[in-house]
Amino acid sequence: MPADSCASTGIDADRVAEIQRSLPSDETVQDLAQVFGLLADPGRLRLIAALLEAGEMCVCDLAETTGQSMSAASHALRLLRANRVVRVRRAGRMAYYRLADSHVRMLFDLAITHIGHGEGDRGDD
Amino acid sequence: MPADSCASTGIDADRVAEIQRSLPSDETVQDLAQVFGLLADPGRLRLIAALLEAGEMCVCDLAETTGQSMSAASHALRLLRANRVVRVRRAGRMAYYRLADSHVRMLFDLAITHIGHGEGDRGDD
DNA sequence: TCAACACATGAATAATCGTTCAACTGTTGT
DNA sequence: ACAACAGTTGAACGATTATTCATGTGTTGA
Repeated sequence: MPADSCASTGIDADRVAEIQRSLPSDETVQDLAQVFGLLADPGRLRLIAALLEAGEMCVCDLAETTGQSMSAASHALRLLRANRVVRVRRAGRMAYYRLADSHVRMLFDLAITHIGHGEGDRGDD
Repeated sequence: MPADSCASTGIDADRVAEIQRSLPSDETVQDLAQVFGLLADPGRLRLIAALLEAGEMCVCDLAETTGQSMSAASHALRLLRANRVVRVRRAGRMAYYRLADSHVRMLFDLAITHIGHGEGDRGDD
């Protein structure tokens, strides 16, 4: 349940309303969350990274490369497929996956280059 | 458990090993997943969007603006704080949050501009 | 000193997500 | 027709995650 604006403070209602208006729509926020969610898993990230490098690979090799079971890889690819991040090409009993032309590709690249790795200290907690 | 390379296919072991070498390290993949995970929630996305617009806001107004309880907002901000996405400035009993200078800001902007909203059809499933 | 306030937090519950297992589809070669 | 294979899938289980509730901390003003 949404809280009321701060009772005694002066800095509230108008500003809140103004900023609220500038926020992306519910639908946009949902979509963003979903896209980011796709990238929030190591297994899926590795699949994407592998495809980024390889161009095209079959499920079995993808599984091996990314260190997961074929079942896990298949489930992951299914998700990525449903969200148009990857595309399949079927040939006989093989299924070759490649990255679809999508923003995810860019997000991944941007993230990986910008996390140069200034790691090591934490804010608090 | 990792699967063996495809038994009969010729396109396996060498290529797999080569691409495996080009994959980001385990640690990098973990970090990436975590950052994307932070952005994979509507509540947190709205907080970030609000701060992107407002520059600085107190928790109460943030909660109101983003449509969540103060407790939920506080928990979310705590997470973002721990991951150096936001920073606090305390003044009396108020806590003013702002975005920390981080890649998340860029990821958000890039994602929001590149999901122009060519939505409407799904791959399969 | 007391009460209202802004915020933080731990614990519990509910919801979501990933992994595995077992079974199933369709293909290839014998 | 049969067996081995590449891949898919559903259901079940375990783990992670979000949300709520109740309480706690420190601050302000009467």
